[in-house]
Amino acid sequence: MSSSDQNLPAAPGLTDGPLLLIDGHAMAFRAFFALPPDGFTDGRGQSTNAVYGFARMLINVVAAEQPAYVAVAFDMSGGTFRDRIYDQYKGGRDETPAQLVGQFPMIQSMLNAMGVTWLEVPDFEADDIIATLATRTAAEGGEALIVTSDRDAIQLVSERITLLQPVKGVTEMRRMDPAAVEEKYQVAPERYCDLAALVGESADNLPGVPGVGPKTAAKWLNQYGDLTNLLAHAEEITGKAGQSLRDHIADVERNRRMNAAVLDLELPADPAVYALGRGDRAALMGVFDDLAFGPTIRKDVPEVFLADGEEGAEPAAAEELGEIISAQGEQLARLLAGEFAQGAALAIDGRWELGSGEATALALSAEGALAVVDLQTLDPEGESALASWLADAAVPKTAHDVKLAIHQLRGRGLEVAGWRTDLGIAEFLCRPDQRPTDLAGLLMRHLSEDLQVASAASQQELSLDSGDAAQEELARAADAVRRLEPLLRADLEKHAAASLHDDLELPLAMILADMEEAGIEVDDAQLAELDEEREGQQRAVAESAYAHIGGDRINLGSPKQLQEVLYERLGLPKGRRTKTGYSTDAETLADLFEKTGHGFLADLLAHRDVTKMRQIIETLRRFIADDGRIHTTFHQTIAATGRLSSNSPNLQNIPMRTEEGRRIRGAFHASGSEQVLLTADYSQIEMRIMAHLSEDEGLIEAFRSGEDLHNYVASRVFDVDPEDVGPAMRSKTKAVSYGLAYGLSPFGLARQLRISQSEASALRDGYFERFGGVRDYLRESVEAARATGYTETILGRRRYLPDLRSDNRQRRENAERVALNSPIQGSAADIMKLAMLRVESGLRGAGLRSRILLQVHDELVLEVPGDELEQVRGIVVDGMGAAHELSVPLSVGVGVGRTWLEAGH
DNA sequence: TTTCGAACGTA
DNA sequence: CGTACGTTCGAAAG
Repeated sequence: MSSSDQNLPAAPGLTDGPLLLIDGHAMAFRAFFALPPDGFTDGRGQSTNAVYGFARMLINVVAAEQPAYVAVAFDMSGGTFRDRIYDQYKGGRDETPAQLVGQFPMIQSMLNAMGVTWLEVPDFEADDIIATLATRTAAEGGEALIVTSDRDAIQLVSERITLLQPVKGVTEMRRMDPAAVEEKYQVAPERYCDLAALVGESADNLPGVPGVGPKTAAKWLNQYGDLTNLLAHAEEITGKAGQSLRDHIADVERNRRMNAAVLDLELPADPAVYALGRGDRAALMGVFDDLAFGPTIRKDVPEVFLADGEEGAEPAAAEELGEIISAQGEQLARLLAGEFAQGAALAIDGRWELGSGEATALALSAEGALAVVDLQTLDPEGESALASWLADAAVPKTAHDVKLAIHQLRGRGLEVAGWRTDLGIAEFLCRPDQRPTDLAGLLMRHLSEDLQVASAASQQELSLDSGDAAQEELARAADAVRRLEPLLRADLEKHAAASLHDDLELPLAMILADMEEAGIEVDDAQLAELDEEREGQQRAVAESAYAHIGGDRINLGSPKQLQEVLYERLGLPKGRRTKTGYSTDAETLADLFEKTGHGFLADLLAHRDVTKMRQIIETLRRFIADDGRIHTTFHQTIAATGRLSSNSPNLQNIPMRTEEGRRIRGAFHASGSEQVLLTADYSQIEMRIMAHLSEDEGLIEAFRSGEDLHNYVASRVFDVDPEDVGPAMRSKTKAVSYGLAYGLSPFGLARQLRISQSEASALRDGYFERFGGVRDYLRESVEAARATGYTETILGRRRYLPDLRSDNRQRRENAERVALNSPIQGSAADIMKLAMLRVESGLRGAGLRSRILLQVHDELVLEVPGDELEQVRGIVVDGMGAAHELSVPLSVGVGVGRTWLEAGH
């Protein structure tokens, strides 16, 4: 014990606020690695980055969690009892960096000045101190908060003990309560030690049962209750994993002894020892002077640390918010009919997974009222009032992510109408090149600093009678949404994007929600078969590759090892350079093969192909849900041009180019024997937009003529009759056409067509001679963007490109290519989105059951009952064809079939 | 454990 | 040294 008297009298439980427990070693390590060591020094060459990061963490957590008591626990050097049980304990761990070692005493003197008690006990770890204090507090009826990155603390989580795990740096924390632990590990917190004993802990150098991961371990524990009972029945467990368990029982038992926290250390019991408010401002400033800390952190030290009791200045603009109402029944009905009758900002809690997830709590914020509804205990009166309020289209609602809100509430059986603003979409339309922002990020960006301080202060005053921290947080989120909405609406006006939000993106979000919920059916058995077929092929081609290089079994997937073999061992001529060495991409390998004919290269390329295919197949299989369908997620706020993106899994990059790859599309099919898939795609939409925007008469005529576009253009460029255009002419012309839309350079064109740069220049010049309107448009559009600062699509979607005026040539030219491409790609995206609205309303208006399943940039995939086919074909062709009037017609191709492959073109 | 770059699938 | 994405892997950071 270092800082406190052992013999204090026992005292009542800690009831005035939670006890905050911090693992000093773990957090100092994190702080050390999160901040650059040379960015923080005390002027004498001693690093202070860990001290600074630790202080920031402590200040933030105290401000956010408002604990009444704090203790920081440290490990002591010289080992612990655990080292005597297992001599490899924590073996293989890197030494503590020298620059960090010296910072521990600095952290401890800082804590002394702050009046924060810190503890260390010989022979025990910080974990044990924390475990003892946390469980004791909980037993006495108090609450504890633990801050550590050490997973051993998970076992302590309970109704009264919450774990805050740093997720990024030292200030972003993940809140782990019993539900969160169960969600993440599939076992209750008290079973976590059992799970860890089976799986092992690499950070502590404790090996687990080989072949047993968290999934298997959780399955066993849920089947047998706990580890003791599982080991008693080890003989019953079948399969490889069962045998492995029997072979490693001794390890498991050792692990279990090692990872059990010690709960009975002798530590001071008097709450006064841990109470905040004993700091000395002068001493602390002295310590900060010594550390050469700047003014920011001094200003941020909460008064609650300090003993001198000076009142901090009241924030001037603090808005009076009143309390958070936890509303049910009659009270909820009254609020909905009163304070919330004119609309509200919504925030929703609860995980969402299709089929299983649902909203568990809903917070509503309007001027003058802030309420939280527990959706798990909602009574019938509250339920019906809420359901009709949500479904009332005349009551405007706002959320940070409307599509997610729709899913969450739908999972709970609630439908919403009357969405007014999606903050995420609004933010994206105004700043499409910014990364998508969470609520905290939006607050940072949109509230002035004064207002943020006021907001933080007033939010600290908010509290819920029940004291439920998660619900309080939710209420604050709803309140943040409410404050942000007018600011983002103003922003939408400023960026001329209100109509894009209201009439395009927000209605589209509803459609995307339906598409995601629908999913697309996939034949798992067929994918399994495809995968198996390739397994042998993959092995054979790998063996053959190894044979070509003397049998050395290198990792064919490692560019580094490949470089060594290709360019060192085999001495092949080096090609293109990458940042980290020489390229081994397919193009380079193919060139090399042409030059040398080395069999290894052909095998390697074949291995790449088959590996990639298997990878895609296996990824898809993992995403097949219980309903036999894959439910991707579409994002509206990722691609700066306005395209959608798709992930989990990405269904916008399913192979199409090769025969082998296309077979994967054959596994996607309509469900039931009476339905078919219908695909509809725009043909050459980007070139049509180019024709429209450039008003080039030749290009417009090319589309009006109805001839093959590239053939027609080639005949003009090369000045020959259309029937005399050869395949080489056509493909060169096609490359130039598409290159133009991407901001082509003679260099890039030359490389792609494998011609000389001067030939490429000549080709482009010839093109521009015949299609001068295109040249003028491209030149003018970049200049216009340089003048205004942004490019624009046909619907007025903007993309800001400050780099167009950069002095750095590389950056400027990059921005110029983006400026050439964005209006074209973005306008195509706009048109497709308009088409989706038309198609959806056409289907609904006709009362059809057909539905849109996927969008792949210029293609829609629909699932159609056979008897609706002709009607749907008409709706889709019309809807897409008439989505937006251009000076050339929009041409739509349609295919129908049982599978995506058959329906494709 | 988390992040980065290379590679490669789509439009 | 053409645009826009997402996923995977291995290697290198932390």
